[in-house]
Amino acid sequence: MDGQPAKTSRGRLTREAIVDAAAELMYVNGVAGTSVDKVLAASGAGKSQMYHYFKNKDQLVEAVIKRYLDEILGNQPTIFALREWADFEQWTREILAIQSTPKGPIACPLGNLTGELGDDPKIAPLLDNAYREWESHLEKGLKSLQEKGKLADDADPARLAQTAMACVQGGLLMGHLRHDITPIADALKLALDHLKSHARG
Amino acid sequence: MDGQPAKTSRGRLTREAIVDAAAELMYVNGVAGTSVDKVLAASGAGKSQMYHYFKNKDQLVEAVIKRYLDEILGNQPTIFALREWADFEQWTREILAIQSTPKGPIACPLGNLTGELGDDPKIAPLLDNAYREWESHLEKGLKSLQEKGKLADDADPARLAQTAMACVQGGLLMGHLRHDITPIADALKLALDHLKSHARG
DNA sequence: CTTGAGTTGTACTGATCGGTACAGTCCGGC
DNA sequence: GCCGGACTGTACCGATCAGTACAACTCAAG
Repeated sequence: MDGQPAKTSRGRLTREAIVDAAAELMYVNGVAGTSVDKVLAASGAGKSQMYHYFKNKDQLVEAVIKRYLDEILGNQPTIFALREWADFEQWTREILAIQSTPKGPIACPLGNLTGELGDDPKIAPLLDNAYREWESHLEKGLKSLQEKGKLADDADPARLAQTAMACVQGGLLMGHLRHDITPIADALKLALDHLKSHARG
Repeated sequence: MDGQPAKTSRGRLTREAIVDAAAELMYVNGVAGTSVDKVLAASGAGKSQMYHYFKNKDQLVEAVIKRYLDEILGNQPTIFALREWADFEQWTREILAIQSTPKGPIACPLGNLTGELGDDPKIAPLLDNAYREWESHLEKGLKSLQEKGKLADDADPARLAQTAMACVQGGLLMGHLRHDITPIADALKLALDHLKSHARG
């Protein structure tokens, strides 16, 4: 009967608390390892609230993925304004800074779900779209460089962005597992060097 | 009371069937998404058999990880005999060949589990060790090149191997999600070029 | 003050979860 | 043949799973 909305500020708060708790738990324990009951216990909400705002667990996962993407892009402000090569360097510095917390590299929440849900026909497309939006900002920056003649004409911005994303994801995966920033730093440098290897002018 | 062994050929067959089914199911649905009951249904074994050979589900996961590593290395025969730069090229070709199945890129089973279990204190070290063994072969090959003067003296084989692994994992993650070999091919080329950028002689 | 949509608490369902109990069967060595 | 350890089938346990039913509460608008 119910599904998405949240029509009062009180309801919005509840919905947020549920998504918050779910995002945190699913990041640590995975989706299948995070029961609805645990989410509700952690958020202080009741079951009727959860199923008032979400049709089922999958729809909660969907909201969690959106939340992850917002967090990620929010932590990389420069990605929205990539105009020069120096901006790309700044972007990699931002990622490195987020990962240099005392708790050790915190991985990519999207990447964390991808291994588990990469074959789920309902969720995989949502993850793919999230990555594509992420990459689209890199692609846009590369295109603007291309227009200015600072990137080779025969370079493919979408493909370069995809390769950079693969590097970043791999670095985050290994860095998180090993509680070591080195793989992330090296992967970011490699990704950046690869982009810059197509520079012109 | 029970745990590891398998003392008759009949028992070994049963144990193998359980691990087989678990490996397949956990690859597709993740660990938490794969119940012991499903594994037993798929393998045709009974619950008493499972708990005869494995103390609990975690120990089954451990066996599955070992199985994954064996599969992976078995599909990359050249990794055991990396003596020249051409061998590294051959190695990347082997990975690409495995991923070029009609079913589309099949991801890395270890990588698939890492996102889900990267924070599990019991399982994460096992995954880390598996990656380390994988990398150790690359490292060994790089060291032999270094001894021959074909790799810069100041290059760090372990770190280069780690970076290459990050690239490969990222490429497989994105390639699998997108059912596209391109991210894998590009990431492999990038990893290889990075290694070769430290070549000498 | 009343109304009604939005929101919430509590209790419940049937299915499934990981794990155990225990009696039985298989089969090589004596 | 018959003994004993390896193996197997079946039934069961309490806990937890995702999801539902339904009555009660909150609170702004009229």
